Amino acid sequence: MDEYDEEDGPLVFRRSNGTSKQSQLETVKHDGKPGRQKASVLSPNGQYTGIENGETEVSPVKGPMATTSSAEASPVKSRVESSDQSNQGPSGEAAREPDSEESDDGKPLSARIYKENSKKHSNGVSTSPSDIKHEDPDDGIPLSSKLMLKSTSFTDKSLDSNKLEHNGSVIRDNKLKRSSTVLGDVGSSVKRPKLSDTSTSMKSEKITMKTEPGVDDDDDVPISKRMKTSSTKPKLSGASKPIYREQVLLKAEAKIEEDDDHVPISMRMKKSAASSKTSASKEKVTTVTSSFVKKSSQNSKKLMKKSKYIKSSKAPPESGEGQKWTTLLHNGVIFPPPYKPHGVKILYKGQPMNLTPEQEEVATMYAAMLDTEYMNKPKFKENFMGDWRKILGKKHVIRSLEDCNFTPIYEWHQREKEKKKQMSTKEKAALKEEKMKLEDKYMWAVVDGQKEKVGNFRVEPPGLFRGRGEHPKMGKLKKRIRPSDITINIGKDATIPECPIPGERWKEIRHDNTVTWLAFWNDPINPKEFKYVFLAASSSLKGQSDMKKYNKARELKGFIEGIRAAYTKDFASKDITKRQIAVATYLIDKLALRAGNEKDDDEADTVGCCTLKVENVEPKPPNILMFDFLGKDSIRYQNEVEVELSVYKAIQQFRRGKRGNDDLFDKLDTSKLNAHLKELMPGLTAKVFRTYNASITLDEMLSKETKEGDFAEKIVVYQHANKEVAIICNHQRTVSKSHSAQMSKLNEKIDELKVVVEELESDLSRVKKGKPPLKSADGKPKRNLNPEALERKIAQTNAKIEKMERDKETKEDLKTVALGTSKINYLDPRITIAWCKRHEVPIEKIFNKSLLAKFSWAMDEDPCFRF
DNA sequence: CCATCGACTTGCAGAGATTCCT
DNA sequence: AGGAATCTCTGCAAGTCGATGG
Repeated sequence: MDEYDEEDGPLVFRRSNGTSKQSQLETVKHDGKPGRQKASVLSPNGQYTGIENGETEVSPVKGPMATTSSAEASPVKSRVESSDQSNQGPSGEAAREPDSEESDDGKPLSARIYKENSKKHSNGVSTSPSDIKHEDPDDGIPLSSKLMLKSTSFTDKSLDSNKLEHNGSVIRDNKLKRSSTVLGDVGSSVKRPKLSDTSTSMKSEKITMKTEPGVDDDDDVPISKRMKTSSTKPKLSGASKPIYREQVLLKAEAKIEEDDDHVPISMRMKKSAASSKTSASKEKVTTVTSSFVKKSSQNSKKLMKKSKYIKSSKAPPESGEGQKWTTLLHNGVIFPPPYKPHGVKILYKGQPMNLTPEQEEVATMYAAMLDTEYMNKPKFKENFMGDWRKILGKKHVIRSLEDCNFTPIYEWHQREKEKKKQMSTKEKAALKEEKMKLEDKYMWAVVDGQKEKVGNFRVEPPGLFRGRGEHPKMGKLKKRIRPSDITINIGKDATIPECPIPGERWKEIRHDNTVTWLAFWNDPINPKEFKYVFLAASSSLKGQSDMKKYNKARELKGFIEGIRAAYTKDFASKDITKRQIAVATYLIDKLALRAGNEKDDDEADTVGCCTLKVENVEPKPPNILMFDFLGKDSIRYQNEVEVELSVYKAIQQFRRGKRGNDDLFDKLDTSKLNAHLKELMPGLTAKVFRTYNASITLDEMLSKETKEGDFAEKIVVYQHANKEVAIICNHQRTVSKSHSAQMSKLNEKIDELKVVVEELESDLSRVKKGKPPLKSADGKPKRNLNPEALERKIAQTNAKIEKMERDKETKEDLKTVALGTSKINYLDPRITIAWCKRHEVPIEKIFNKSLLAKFSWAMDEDPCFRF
């Protein structure tokens, strides 16, 4: 099965790191990071426009509307550019560029996707509004994915959108026949034994909270039962890595299973079923990820036959309403070490200052942030100073931050960091080992007899609050959390964890089995809020609710047609509340906006759908809406969308007589909206649309675009679909500091290769004329190659150049797109798993170790699964 | 109905680990 | 071997949404 060798098939997709979130409102965040200076600029009409300043553009062609990713796809341009409104494609979305700068960089992701799609419809394929009505028979397909549907498939070899332009029309007719492949109830089966049913409760008696790392004992049995094997080929870490139990096990197993590593899942499944012997020996070497393949074999079979796993995502049968667990054991939380004073003094008006350890600790927090963007935020400094002065005391000489010089501490801190970096591998390993020992016992909980990983067992250390965007509380001191701040939740019969700090005690012990948290404390910044300790994502409890979420989203598929019909009807309702609900639902469906809860004044000023302000949505005739607002995490959402005329008119009317800062949907909030959605489908809320649209887009793109070919090509298809989803959801990342350097490096290399080609060509013509090749640059004579060899070399080099050009484009294209978030939170893993099985793509090419663990509940999904 | 509480999911950045390239 | 590029994992902030109680 060498074709799946790790070594080959370098993914075409290369991640570039981000540093510059050009689509964030630069005017808001003066964070001047190197990558960020491509500020969004307020254009004359008050629009923010992302303008890339000085970044080398990569597009070979720069038509006014050319994007980096599809610079050559031009036929569409004419349609798009003159009117500044590009048709979004079949579903009626329209993206237009606020400015016709040469790249997409300043554009919202969502605009980019539309644009790309519209490009795909080039060659005169109609994407006029008439052809993108909602009544479109595609109903049931999310608007956003209709785009995809109709957008063309791209050729296997490339992600380049500029290769897409030629086949736009065909796809239109290839309406999805989704239902045809949907399996009856595959979706609802969970294969992993869940919670406390007979087997596990039986087990639980044996389980104790062992703390010795890696000791293989009964602790592992439940796990190995449900996760028999690893199908993963984890990129195993070196010995220096913190090795906690699972990793140890993974390693061991990776060895054992090596042969499987490159075997397609589908094959492995057979294999595993056939070889229960081997897995018996593996029983002890369990891994987090193992449920994928072999679960169906041997003892898990036993377990499952007896309905060992839960069919629905409901709580275990014996549990009452809302019961989450029956027995729960854990060891509480671990605290950060106490502060160690360093004695380095800050200067106040040039004079060294003596500070108490407490004062010094806070000063050090600040000093460590001297090289961050927070230093440019007056609010940060003000808040910091306010809290620090409380610790300095009223009469302290230090009064003004301006007169403080933290450089000595800053430099000390840098030196410490450097020291750490310079440590030998051995020293580092030793340090890790030690930390491991200390933490091992906190790492695990036992829930209904199943050993599960705990997510965040470390109590947050004190520090300065780093709010995102323009958070009013940035810079405030986040005080140290003590045991007396912490409430523990644990099983009634469990031993109460010992308080790790001598002489102190927990605030409270609860035995609440209707919740999943193991501990919580009040957020020191906002005491009304809580910080919880939960189980890790790989836990059964989390897995169940994850599955529930995706099943809910799938359920929406059956309702979406009706829902769309309903809101379309209500666009013109006499009842203004109804109309607002309809339009809001439309936006949530079409643009995957978040619900938008109300926010307090002491939070950053961001919005979602229900909290959109008048100024966030500018109508532009004839039927374009220009969105521009800061969403979650103060990420800028900027998009121009062609909407149905009735929506356009409704928005205009909602805006009438209001000021810019007034609520666009004044009759609406999330609870009303969700209450309405629940009438349309049980359990439906706004966020379900995001999951639905993301997952169905992936499903459809995968099924449409996957071609025959090696798995590397298929992975490119996957990345492409993943990217579209990320764009729909507006998942962004900052551009890495080194991005432009990397790009120019790539360019240089390409240029070099081009020179090589030229040389080869001249040699070739000389050789053909019977002359010897010219001497090379260093003056040495070249080997006298025959014409065939030269031609081969030329072809090779050209291929290399092409590949690099593609890499470059992909890199540029993805520099602001974060693929991970959707993979973790929005894409039903069963889509991916089934697709991998169908196409013999090793799942570990798509899911890393933690995702494999997180999605263990989905691993033996039927290959026919469709979302 | 509304405000607040409470629990849980989603999201980005940065640190650390691993792989790639020379 | 060593540094850069890339990937993974952790940390913790910031959302969503149901429940509660007045």
